[in-house]
Amino acid sequence: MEKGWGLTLDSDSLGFFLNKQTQLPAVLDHHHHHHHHTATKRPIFATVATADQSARPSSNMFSAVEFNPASRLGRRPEDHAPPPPSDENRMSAAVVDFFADKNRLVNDGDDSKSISAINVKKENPHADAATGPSLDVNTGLHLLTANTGSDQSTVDDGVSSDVEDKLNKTKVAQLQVELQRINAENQKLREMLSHVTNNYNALQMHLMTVMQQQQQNHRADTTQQPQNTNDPQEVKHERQFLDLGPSATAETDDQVSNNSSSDERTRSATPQNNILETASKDNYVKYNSTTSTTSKDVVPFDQDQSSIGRRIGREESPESESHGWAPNKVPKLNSGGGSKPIEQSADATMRKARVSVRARSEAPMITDGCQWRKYGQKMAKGNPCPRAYYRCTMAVGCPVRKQVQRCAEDRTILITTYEGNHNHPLPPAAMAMASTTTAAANMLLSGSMSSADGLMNPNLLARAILPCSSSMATISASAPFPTVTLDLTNNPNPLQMLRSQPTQFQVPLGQPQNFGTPPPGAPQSLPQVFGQALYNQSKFSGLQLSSQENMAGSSASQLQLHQTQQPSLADSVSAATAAITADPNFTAALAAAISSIIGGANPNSASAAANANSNSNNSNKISSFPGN
DNA sequence: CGGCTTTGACCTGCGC
DNA sequence: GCGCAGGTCAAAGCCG
Repeated sequence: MEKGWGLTLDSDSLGFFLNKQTQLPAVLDHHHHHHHHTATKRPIFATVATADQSARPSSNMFSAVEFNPASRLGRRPEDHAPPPPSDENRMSAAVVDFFADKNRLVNDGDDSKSISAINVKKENPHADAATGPSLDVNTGLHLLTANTGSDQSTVDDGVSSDVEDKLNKTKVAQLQVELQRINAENQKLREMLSHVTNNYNALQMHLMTVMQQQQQNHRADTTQQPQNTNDPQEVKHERQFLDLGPSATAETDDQVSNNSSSDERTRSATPQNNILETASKDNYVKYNSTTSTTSKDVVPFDQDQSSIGRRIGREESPESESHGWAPNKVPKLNSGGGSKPIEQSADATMRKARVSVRARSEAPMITDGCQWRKYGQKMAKGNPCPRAYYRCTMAVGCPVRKQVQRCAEDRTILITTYEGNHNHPLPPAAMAMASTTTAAANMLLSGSMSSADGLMNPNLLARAILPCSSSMATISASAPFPTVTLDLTNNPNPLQMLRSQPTQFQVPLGQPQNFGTPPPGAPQSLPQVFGQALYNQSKFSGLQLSSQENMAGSSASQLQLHQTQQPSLADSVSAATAAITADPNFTAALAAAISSIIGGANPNSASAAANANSNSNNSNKISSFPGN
């Protein structure tokens, strides 16, 4: 059980570590991402770009696109027009060093290819050798010992181009072999790192769960009837806490089920739910015990989709039915037989935690890396803008749903509310957000507890990351709608604040206090990192994050450098956040990841809940798309 | 033709 | 019990 719990946590901690896993590959295997944030990745390949610059003008023999992973970046003139500060290059080297010097070797190898090709073409290797970049790169080209001689002979003997081609092909083949070997080794290192970090996160989550259980037990002890309290509100609250943990993330889910008495969990009451949970556990175990079979664009998260689909059917995903988006469907399922009134009512009122993301966007719907299918749209009371309902279609039976609605007060603000846990691999764009959303989920856990019992065990990640979410992170722990609202508008609407539920409280958005110890001279705090991510994202998604613009100068490579220096929890988050920085679909991915870890947010608390004036009927008329 | 959107109908919870 | 509001379903239509 413990093992299973840890495994599930592993999958959850994907949010952090899949970032690591995906980010570097995403850079090395540049062809996976169509939307690159060059500002983020540029430093990594600064040295490479320099070499390419010298090579490109004369070399068409070896396509940079084919061999140089950084070609997409290095090709940009603005990236290397002025020789970048040496610090940046050094930084990139350090970044590459994070996993292994092999990476640098790979990059150098790419450079070498171009350079050597140029040398052959120009038949003037000495001239190239005289150049700074060539010298720098060639120093690391001991891989090409066989080619060195061939180059020399080529120049000296004036061999025909055919011979040169053969020689170069040989070099290329050698480099490719070396590259493959290095990539494999790098992959192993990354997996190891991911595993270690996952375990760390699992322990942390486990600790949280234990503390929650202790808290609950303490509360139960205070009452005469621990299991059957007469206070419905109390029941509701406890269930909320219980489910918050599990539902916060897939791994937490299993974790609680494994560590705590599962009989207290309402959603495991029905056989179907049990089957589902079992399936979920199996899937998590499978993920941890097997290597990814998914494409490189998909985070390795092996889920037996087919089995799930067979069990739950298309529309009867356990998440949505038992504790998913639509609470009103719960009684439907449980309506069969003599159900337990208390648990049923608790299920009816207890709703999964949600995460809402408020962001300024002109787009009808922010891109979050997931595929959604619209299944409904309604006019919400108090908001002239219709609310659209989407369902994740990346996998059959994925219970994740989201609502998209524009803020009534500010139409430029798009409120995206997520709920449910993805049962399928998430694209890096979404997984990059998982780290932040993990923090949101943890924060929600802490917040919900703190709302009732005082701040207990404030989560480090949450406190570290949520403050980064620009302007505001609001938690509404009021039953039955535990909610985390991430306000990325950086312009908290006073009206919204006034509309906040009484039990809502603002999370202090200051500097993280318990978030590891940044290295001396750390250039960026996590809020800064997050701000950078927001800034970067704003460039792509049109989000208006004006206050984050001062973060434009921050460098993701710096963050990774920290990671290499201090592999701690803080570094993990830092790396994850750095990965977020590289994600052009930041905001949406954030929300998607949030949904993957905890249930989404309460859109009502974010926008329209407190609108007292009801100027809309309940008709299903669709006047306009919520994004318009 | 498959996937997606549209949209009226339907279901459920809740307040009065 | 009734009406309201939120959420979902599913047939029809659209689109690439």
